[in-house]
Amino acid sequence: MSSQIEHELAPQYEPGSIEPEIYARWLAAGAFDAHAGRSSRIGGDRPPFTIVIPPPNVTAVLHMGHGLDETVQDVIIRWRRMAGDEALWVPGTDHAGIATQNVIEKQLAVEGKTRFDVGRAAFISRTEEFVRLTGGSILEQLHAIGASCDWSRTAYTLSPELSSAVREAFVRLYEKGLIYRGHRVIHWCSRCLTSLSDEEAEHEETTGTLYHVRYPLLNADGTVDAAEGVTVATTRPETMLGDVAVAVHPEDDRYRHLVGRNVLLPIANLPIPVIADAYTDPAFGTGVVKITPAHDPNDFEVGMRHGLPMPVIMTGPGEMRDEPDATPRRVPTDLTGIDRFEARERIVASLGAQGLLARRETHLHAVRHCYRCDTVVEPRLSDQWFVRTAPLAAPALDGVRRGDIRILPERHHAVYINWMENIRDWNISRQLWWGHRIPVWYCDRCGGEPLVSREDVSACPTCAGPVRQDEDVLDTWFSSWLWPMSTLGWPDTDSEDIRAFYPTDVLVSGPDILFFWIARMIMAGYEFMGRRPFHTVYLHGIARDPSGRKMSKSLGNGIDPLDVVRLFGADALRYTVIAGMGMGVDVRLDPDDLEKSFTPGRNFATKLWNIGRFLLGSVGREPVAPLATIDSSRLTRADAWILDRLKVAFAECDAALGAARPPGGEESAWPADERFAGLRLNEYTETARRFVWNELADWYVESTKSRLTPDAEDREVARSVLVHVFDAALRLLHPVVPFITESLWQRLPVSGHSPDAVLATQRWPVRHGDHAVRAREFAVVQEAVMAIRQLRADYALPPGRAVEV
RNA sequence: GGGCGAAUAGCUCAGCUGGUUAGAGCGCCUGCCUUACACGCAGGAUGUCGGGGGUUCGAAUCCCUCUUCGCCCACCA
Repeated sequence: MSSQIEHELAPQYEPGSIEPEIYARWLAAGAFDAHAGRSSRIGGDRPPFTIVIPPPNVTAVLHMGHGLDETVQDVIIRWRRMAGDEALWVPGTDHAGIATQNVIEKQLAVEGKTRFDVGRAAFISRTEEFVRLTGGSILEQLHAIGASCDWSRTAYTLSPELSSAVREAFVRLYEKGLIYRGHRVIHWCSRCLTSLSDEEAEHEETTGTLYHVRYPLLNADGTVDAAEGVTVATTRPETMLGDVAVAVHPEDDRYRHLVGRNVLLPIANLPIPVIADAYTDPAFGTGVVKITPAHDPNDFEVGMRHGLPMPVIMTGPGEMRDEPDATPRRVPTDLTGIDRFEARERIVASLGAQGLLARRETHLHAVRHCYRCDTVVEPRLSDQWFVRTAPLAAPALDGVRRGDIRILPERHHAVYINWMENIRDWNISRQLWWGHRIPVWYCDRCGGEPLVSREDVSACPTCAGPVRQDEDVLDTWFSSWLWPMSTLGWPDTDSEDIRAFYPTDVLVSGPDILFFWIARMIMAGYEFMGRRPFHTVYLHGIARDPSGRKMSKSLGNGIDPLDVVRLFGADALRYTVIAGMGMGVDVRLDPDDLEKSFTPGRNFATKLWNIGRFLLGSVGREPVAPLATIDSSRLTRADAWILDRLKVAFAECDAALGAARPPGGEESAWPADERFAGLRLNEYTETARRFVWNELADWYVESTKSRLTPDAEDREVARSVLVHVFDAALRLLHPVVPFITESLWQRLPVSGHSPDAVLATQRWPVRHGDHAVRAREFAVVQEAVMAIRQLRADYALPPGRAVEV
């Protein structure tokens, strides 16, 4: 008897020795390989189901954010794979323009150099080398958490293929008039030395100072009118060197008489006019605004309306300086070359000394910062490339509004709509070196229109003279917005993959890149493919520490998923985050107490392992008879009950997961009742847990023990039911805890498995006969048992002692 | 300034379209090393579902309002 319960399974789940082996087995079995030919879109017999990974930065190191994001995707893709879809999960990385360039620049800084010291070509090859050596290691790390990506399709935004997609997109938009060169005020990072898009310049509440500065009135002869003047309020006094006017509201009686006269711009000592413009709010401050067209987007508009000059008085790195050909000169010698913040102090001091500083007050306002280096962004007039977004936004807006694309959880739907309705043109040029060079060439000899080309241009087609390529590179997001198409072969719309797998299905991400990436992918999908890129956007929560702070490298409160895998296994990590995360809700984990944080997953993994250990030991190695061959009259009440519970569990799991795609077919929108339903992964997981633990283990296994002894009468029936139910349970749980389920499933005593069969590609459980009636009989037994247990506990009877009932 | 979300057991959270004694995990209490599992088993305690008002036969669930947190967006100098 004891030999029967002997087994080779360790008493505790040992992930370290099991998981790598299982992962290798999946790879060897080709379990994650998607085959275009099997897609029903091109004649196959399986509905395709595709997820593209949000490509991590190529230099990234795995953190909990990835752990969470990738686990969600893996659960979904494994579910669909088992449901019989041709499931494809496309992996890849993003070259991450600014982020990666910053990494290399930091390396150079250690050597006391800047990128300008080494030069563009050397800088790029150095970066490429760095990426070659370290890039993609994050994808390797994903193996450890069980990610079932099709690695043969690994993509990279800077690969030759995706680079040509980027050029194609640029040229097409240019030819349609949707990309243009714009001269306007953009956000400028004086540390990264590049322009930024609106999204990349993040607002940050800051307590600053509002300075009230007096600009004396000038008489017609240029002398100062001692009696009068105007006072302007500014938070950035240093920009006054670029002032070309002061504006008052046209209907403001206080200042009406001053319009047309000049005031004296202090420090620069220049006369500037008083103009009337409705932009001015008479109620704010003094009702007088200084106009600095080159360093403020609103002032730029005013400047355009009034035909004012637009002097730039600050350099790229943020030092005060006139442009070389500037007339008149505005930056005094003693301020030239001085950093903008230092200049601010000096100007304020000087104004104070001259009695021109009327007042200073603390002022709470939102200052934009560079999203990559947190430097205060400077509005700056420059020439940049822009995407005209309004025409792209229209279909993207309509698509989401009508349910062509649903956004989960529901509350993000409105956020998307609001953003898309107020979208502004997208600055796509960056003054960086790492990225896709803008495919535009200029001929300085004949100076004609810029040449925008898919192919490199080596000579001017008009005058055969030399050409030079635009120095700038494209915003990193200009390549990632094509990701669902470019990874499948676009612009070749005849490619097998794009026909088989586009549109993709679910896009999983954190809400932080809804605008950066998701909204733009939607625009690109409709623009370039004429169809949605996916039908579902699933936005999950983010990882926070116990005090609610977002986990981040800089705060040092992050968790390395690989530590968790090492300690408790990938399944414990996966179970914990999936079970503990309501849709769109942040998950709290304690980096200082991993054991506590991952207890739910660890406990569940161990429990499942032990159920398997007991079950495999008791049923033995002899293959069981398939349940279908057992006459239903031989089933006990307990058998009927567990089969009924299994059926209910399937139904509840299916309901929680919902429809995998819009039910109306390829081009259909989501019907209202399914619009915001489905993908409730935590409910699915909880249902599966309850079934396996509270029903299968606590009741069925316990009540079946006596039937499993070697000489028990209906041992064969019990073995069949047990193996059948456990097999189904392993399938049900596999998407969440793939390693343990695979490991146990491999050992099930069933005949007919091919030697290389893996659970990962088995079918999601199918429904069975109706056992509800007899199941109710067992429920009566349960009631009785629970009543007895309660009595035992109440009277403190030891479990060993028999009780007469 | 605009928009959104959250407030449910000691902690972290589920409670979908209002309807039997409000749930889970962790923690806590009692008893169990019952040879699958003490990372476990059995039993148990703990909630005027943020405050106030309303709709309804009936509300944690719908409406209004207040309070406290949090998030997103934003060209008021």
